[in-house]
Amino acid sequence: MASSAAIPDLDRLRPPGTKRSSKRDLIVNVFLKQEGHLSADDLVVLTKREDHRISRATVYRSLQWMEEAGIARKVDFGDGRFRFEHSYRHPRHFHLICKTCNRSYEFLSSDIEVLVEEVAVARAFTARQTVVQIYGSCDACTSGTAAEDPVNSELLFARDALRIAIATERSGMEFYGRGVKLVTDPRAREIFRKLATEEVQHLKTLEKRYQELLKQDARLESRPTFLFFKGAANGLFSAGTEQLRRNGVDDLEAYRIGIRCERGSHRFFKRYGEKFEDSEGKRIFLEFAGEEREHLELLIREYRLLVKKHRPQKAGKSRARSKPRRHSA
Amino acid sequence: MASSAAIPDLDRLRPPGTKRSSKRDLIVNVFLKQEGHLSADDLVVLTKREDHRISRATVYRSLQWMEEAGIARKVDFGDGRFRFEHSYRHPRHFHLICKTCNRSYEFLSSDIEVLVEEVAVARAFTARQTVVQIYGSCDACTSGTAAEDPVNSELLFARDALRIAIATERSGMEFYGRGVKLVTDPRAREIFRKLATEEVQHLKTLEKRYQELLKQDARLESRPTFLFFKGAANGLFSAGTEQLRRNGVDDLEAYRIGIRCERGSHRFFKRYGEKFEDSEGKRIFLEFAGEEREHLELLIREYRLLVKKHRPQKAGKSRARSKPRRHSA
DNA sequence: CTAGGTGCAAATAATTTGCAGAGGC
DNA sequence: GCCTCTGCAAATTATTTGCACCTAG
Repeated sequence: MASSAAIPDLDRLRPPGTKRSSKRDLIVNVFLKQEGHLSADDLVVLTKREDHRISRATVYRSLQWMEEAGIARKVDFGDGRFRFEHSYRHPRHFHLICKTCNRSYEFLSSDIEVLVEEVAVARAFTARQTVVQIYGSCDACTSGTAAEDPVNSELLFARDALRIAIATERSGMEFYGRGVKLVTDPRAREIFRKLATEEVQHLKTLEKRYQELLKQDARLESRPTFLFFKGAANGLFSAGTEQLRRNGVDDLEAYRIGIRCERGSHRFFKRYGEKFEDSEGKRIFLEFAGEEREHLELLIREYRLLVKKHRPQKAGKSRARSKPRRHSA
Repeated sequence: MASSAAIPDLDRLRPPGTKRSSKRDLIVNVFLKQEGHLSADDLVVLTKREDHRISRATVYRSLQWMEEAGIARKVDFGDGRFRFEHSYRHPRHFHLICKTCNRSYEFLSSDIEVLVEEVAVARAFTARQTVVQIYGSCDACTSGTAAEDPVNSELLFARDALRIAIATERSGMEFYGRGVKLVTDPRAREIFRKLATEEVQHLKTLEKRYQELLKQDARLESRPTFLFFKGAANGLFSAGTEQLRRNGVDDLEAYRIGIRCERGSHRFFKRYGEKFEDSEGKRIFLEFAGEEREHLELLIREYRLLVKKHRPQKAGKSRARSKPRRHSA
């Protein structure tokens, strides 16, 4: 199962001051043809199969080179030797490591990343890299069923990014749809209507894209979650819609809720989009972040206008809070 | 800074079929006198200082023995050699690892543990152990200030357990206090009053205990958070109190909110309490879990009585939900 | 032509092991 | 006395390095 058998712009990745060589090319290709996490020795064996005159030292040296080039990532599963996994077009992730069959599975959790960041801040620690490894026994080993062969995490990431984007779009649609019925100011109603129809448009585009993604690998749809993000699972606007449902939400409050939702989703998509290497998932996130930002700006503009209209005496930015903030312990 | 210089019941821990030996006793004592994470070589050096005739192999063998005995825990910081940390009366934890000074710092996050469990469930993975390591640069190295010497994590854990318990007690007090004013049924009012005064009593006990803990190590109060648990940071009843504040809460609903809070805190304290080795923190958690359970049972009993009183026609357990449940994606 | 790249064998580094003697129960 | 513990030296494992030769740019 070749995952990303060839790298189109490999020359671009070549670390400065290094030359090309047929041996290393072979080793790199053998590595790229594999999936999952190989030890240096695995790679030696695989390479020797193609050309037995390649020495162990060269494989080690090529592995270092690939790390520098951003093709390979060194991971430590605590068994006394390092493994290497693809890092080109392969999202950062965490690991589930089965001690029975020694297979490892990848996942990513934005929720965990957020908490890790909070811990780092609380401890005044500048985090550069986080390792999360769950050791235990995998489904296949526990239940005795056959293990599914792995699907490229890059695709799974794109799938989950799209699912989140779609859920957000859907909840956004619902939010603005409800907003239209709720707000009283005619201009505000117009704005909400505009945003609602925009969400419908986006939703269609995203769903088409999702269908196209599925064509790349039919197994994609049935695989378990790769990207865990509770907050976005139901769409980032569902909390907002919930708030609209409550009584006593006036136009300004509706705007504020919208602003909060758009800001939250803009931040989420931007932040995660930026973290990743070039990938479909990254593109989805960043495009989405852009859209949310536009909405956000529009909402803020309109909110300010409406504030002025209601109390033209005060031009300053007096921010009204809907709820008092809580302090963390 | 001896952390737990001697282990009272070391004989109890001795793995079966092993004999006592003066050499190993010495190595174990040297290990226990240290704080933090030592490499095998560190321990060799330290041991040779006491008795230079002790060989490297014996130190390695003793380290294995200590692991089996539950005195030492092997940790891998990815630099090609294992470290060992105390595991007797030392809570499981995660690590912040400074790549500049090679010091490491401990923390625990129930929040992260919960998420990790959710990931494991979603992937049908049976988790046995979780490693969370944040690599980067510590406060001392980044800001150039002197590093504080480490405080025993067992004590920090107890401190944070107590702080959480106190916060929960406080919020519980507030909850029942508000409940007394709110409920209309005389018996319900009596129950809420009883619980409110109980919380006040517990609070006093806990605060005394907290003061006693501080006496053990004066630096304890000023150290940063060891145990991160957002949900409990403001007390597990604060969400409930918030709900009481809203209009339209009748007696039954007040009971239901109370039940939800008590159940949540019971679960939290029980679950975390059970996970730990014998320790002050564990005891605090388990005692607390017991108290919450009693309250929980009382509330459930009273709730059922009140339900019967209101609609005596239906005796079955018709569970009313205050809100529809959300589905996760 | 010159700075990499490569193979081989030797070096390193952390940890383990075989073996013969010492010591606990 | 038997079984475990210990020291020493040798073995093991993963990885790196020195050096002479090869090859790309």
